[in-house]
Amino acid sequence: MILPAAIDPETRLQGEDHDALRLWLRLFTCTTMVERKVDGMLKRECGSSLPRFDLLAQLYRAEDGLRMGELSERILTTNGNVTWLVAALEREGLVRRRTAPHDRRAVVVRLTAAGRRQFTAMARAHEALIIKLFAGLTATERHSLHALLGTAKQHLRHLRDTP
Amino acid sequence: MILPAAIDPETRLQGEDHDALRLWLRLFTCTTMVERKVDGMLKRECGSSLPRFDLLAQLYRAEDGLRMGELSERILTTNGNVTWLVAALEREGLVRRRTAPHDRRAVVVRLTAAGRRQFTAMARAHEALIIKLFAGLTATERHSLHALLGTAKQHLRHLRDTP
DNA sequence: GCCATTTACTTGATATTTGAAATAAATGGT
DNA sequence: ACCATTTATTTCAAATATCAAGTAAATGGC
Repeated sequence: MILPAAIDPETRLQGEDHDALRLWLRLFTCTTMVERKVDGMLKRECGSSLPRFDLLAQLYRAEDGLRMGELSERILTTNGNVTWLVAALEREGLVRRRTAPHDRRAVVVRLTAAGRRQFTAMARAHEALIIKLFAGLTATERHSLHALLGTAKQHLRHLRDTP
Repeated sequence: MILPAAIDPETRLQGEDHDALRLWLRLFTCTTMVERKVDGMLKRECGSSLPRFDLLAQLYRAEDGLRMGELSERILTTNGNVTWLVAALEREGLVRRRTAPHDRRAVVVRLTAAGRRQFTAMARAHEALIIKLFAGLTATERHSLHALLGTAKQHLRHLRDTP
């Protein structure tokens, strides 16, 4: 059975393009498709967004809170962006900012009780959606994919640390 | 050899989380890492950006140009964003907008000669970087990864077309 | 203890993205 | 031909993101 060609970023590929290029375009396409679905759901169902959810998720695991710098590393964004996001979430009462114990330059962010509640609700909807979105793969395939991406990620990290 | 745990979006995972969730976080992490490197390079070396490059790439393959709507489908973004991007690229002299032949609502966008030149230069740098970024995988691994993502993508597309 | 440097953030100006509402032009009955 | 509906884009306001300073507080030598 011939599938109709999909119209998306991969459309621009040509016969002679390198392996890695094809791989990258497909990776980008898949991620963007999932990202948009997740972000859309979080907006519609929870009045939040993917960037906010990501930030809350990091804090949820950090009993003692995280510094701004740690947060920006973890959610792969800039310092300025984290300052902005945290300020917004603070206005919404979901997180709280304090000066760090022994370093008056640093700021520690924590989830409030409300933030914890909000996050738990979102996390449930989020997980359900993700499971549905990746249901096209068998558990074995998901494992292989996870492993292969692990190799890719290790190389990327290596490049970052030794440029 | 034990590797130090990486600090990134995956950091928030816990033991009992679902397969699909781990997979998604890793996918997201890898894609974002590559995205930032590529975007950074295009900005530094070419005074452009990844979204601009993506748009130009689509036009490069389309001898007869593309409509705004086709463009937004292909680069997986909103209409409004394409309007904005095309306007910017037009100011820079890289693309040209025309009303479509038989439909005065529609607009056809084409690369200018300058756009074609710009794109070719960027494409060279882009491909070289992508090859480097995915060099941690063997050709076989890149193929498997590509194939697995193909399965995932097919399911995602299926979900989109039949909600 | 003092200064140069580094570190941790915040700010402000811009750039980009999204989503919803507004426009304008085609289309399909009637 | 006329009207309701659909289609193709643009516009506008709000949400995010980036980058380049600017500020304040630690740190390491001397």
